[in-house]
Amino acid sequence: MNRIQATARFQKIDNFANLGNLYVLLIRISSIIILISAIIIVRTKMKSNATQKDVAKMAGVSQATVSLVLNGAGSNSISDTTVAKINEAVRVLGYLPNYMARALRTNQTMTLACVVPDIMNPYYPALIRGVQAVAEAAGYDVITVSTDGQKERELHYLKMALQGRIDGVIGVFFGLGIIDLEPFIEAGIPIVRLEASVKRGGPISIDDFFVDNSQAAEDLTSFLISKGHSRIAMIAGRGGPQSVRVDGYRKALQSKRLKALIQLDDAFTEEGGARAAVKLLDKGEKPTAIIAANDLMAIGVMHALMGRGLSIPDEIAVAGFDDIPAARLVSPSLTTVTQFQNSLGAQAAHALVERLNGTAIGPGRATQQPYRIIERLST
Amino acid sequence: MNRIQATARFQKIDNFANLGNLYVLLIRISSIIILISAIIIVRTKMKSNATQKDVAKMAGVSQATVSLVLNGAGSNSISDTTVAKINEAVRVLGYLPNYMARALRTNQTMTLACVVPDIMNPYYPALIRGVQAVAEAAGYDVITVSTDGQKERELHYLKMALQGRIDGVIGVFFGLGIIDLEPFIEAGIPIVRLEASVKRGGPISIDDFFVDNSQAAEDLTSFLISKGHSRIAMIAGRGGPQSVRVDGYRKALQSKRLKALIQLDDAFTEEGGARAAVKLLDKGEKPTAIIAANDLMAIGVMHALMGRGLSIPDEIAVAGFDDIPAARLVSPSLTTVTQFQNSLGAQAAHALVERLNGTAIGPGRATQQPYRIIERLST
DNA sequence: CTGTTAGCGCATTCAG
DNA sequence: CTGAATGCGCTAACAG
Repeated sequence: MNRIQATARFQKIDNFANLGNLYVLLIRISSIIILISAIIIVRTKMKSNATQKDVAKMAGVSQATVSLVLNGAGSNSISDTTVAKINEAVRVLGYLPNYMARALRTNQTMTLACVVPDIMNPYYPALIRGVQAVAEAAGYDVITVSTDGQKERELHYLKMALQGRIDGVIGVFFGLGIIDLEPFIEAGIPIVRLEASVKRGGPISIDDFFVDNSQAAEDLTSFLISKGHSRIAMIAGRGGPQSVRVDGYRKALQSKRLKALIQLDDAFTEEGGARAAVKLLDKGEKPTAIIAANDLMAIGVMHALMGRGLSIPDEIAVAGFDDIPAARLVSPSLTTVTQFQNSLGAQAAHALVERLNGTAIGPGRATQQPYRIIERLST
Repeated sequence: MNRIQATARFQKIDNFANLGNLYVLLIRISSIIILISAIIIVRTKMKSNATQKDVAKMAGVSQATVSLVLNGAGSNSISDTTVAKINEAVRVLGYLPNYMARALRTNQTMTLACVVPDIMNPYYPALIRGVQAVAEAAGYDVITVSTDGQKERELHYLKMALQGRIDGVIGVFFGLGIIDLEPFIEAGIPIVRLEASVKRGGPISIDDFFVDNSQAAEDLTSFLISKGHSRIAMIAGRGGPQSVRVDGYRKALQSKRLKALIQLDDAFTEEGGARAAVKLLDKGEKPTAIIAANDLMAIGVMHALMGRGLSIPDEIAVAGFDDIPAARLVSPSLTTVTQFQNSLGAQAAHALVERLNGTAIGPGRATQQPYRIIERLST
């Protein structure tokens, strides 16, 4: 078509212009040729690995025999010479099994998904690390994904399992409830959840690992009371594990007949914490201690207080949750509650692997995990 | 066999004992039966998704037609009624394409690997986030992996590509050089590297994104000199981008004829930084400013100095590299050099996607990325 | 002990 | 416009 147009024009225009046209034409053609050849080169190079067939040919045996030897199945039933020949061929050819073909056949991918709300939140890397350690030891690879706590994205990654891309899921789900998860379990996808409040095992075989955040908050509050504080405020975001922590805080105060003083903010970030603290102070409230629903917010609170020239912990003590790495690094260092994320991740992975290899069957198990208050200089 | 043994014993022993044996036998048999049935249940549930064949059957067309419709290929060449019937069947059956089968056929996984030394190091999450954003927009999923900077593990993930598990790799490689990487490029695996020193594009089509860390260190040092410091020490770990930064520091001092004062430690962590700082002080050196090769070490230095009762920045100023989240949070907040990790990751992902879809071909491109000194209260 | 056979689910010619 | 046929690379019976 291009060429026809060009030819048509060719006949109408004078020689000089023709030269220009010809030039343009040549450029076009040659660029197309370059593109095509490049594509050919790329295609030619693409993933050109030796297959079992190649190995079989070189070793002078059938492809099936190669498969048998490589999978070690019936290892006693194949002659040493054959095995040797095959191994040699594998070595020479640099044979690597094609993952997709194997997965298609066996219906196993040997990979797990670790679904977290936000990889940028310093709480999660430690968790992920724990998962990876156990999973890899069991021969599974881990793919880590951030969902921003959006239900839609959480579902996306669960669907990957349904498409046969992953064998199981470990997740911190903000948007999805057990009702949403059930279809996946029904379809045979093992799921392990990490939760922030007490769970009981149910008929659906989802395993839960939970930290009793309500109790933790209660303990932390009681700890502050025991240090002599009586006006203790709480600052929290909305959603996630925050509300559970607020509940615990409330309980502790009630049992001592102290008044709750709660300031919420939309974001559970440093900025959110600072904002809430300012709002609290501006209301004329003058607590002697502030508990923030996570460390990020607690650090924000600290900054806000320092900005007002208030000394920590002398005038106002501050405590948080999560024991993120920065908690140790701020000044004064932050009193907080650790959930042993690393171990939590490891246990979750362990449970998932058990489901996967059939060691564990039956209804869902709920396992409580420990927490601990870490007292530092901010209280 | 078990049964035969039991039967044999049955004849020898008195009735009472026999009862016991029988009991054991029954227990064994029943437990085996339970196990088997459980396995059957599990197997039955396993990934039982509708296939194109099912859809075809329901829609009364052939599997090939289903594939055509679903892939939108020749969308104009299929009757609307057929398309409608197929879509309806897809909906009813909840059909999801089998990822493995598709990947096997097309030789594409639409998955990228993002290989970093340590996901726990706060420098990387932002990078990963950048990669994920771009990759997902282009239809790729990202699998993130930590290598601990070990050559062996870096290779492991590269081999995943050779096995057809991933289409391309974005990586921060500590152990692997271009020589190690070349075979993978030869095999058609696009690789994008993130580097800490100046690179030039080479014949091998590996794309490099680098930040000139030497220049950054030189600038940071000059910045301190301009603030009136003349006795500036540097604390660094061994390996990684650290040595490049030391070089830049040296250069800046030389140009002003100032003496370099370097204290190394094996670990580029907070502890390493604190250790090095103590060693420096114990030597009787009294610098007016200390540059640490990364923020983690810088924070360690700050702690060590505070431990000695030295005030920051009045007696000794401190600066670091990376702008990890904690840099902003410590007191005094830490002056550091940001590398815009998020954007760095995004660009790298963009380049990889270009290679993948053939938009970019030819030799490796090296692209310089910006950095910026962020002045805070520690200097 | 080894080879033959039969798909896994899908994309893609090639005929009708 | 649609269906039949083929094969990606591999595993797993099943025969010899």
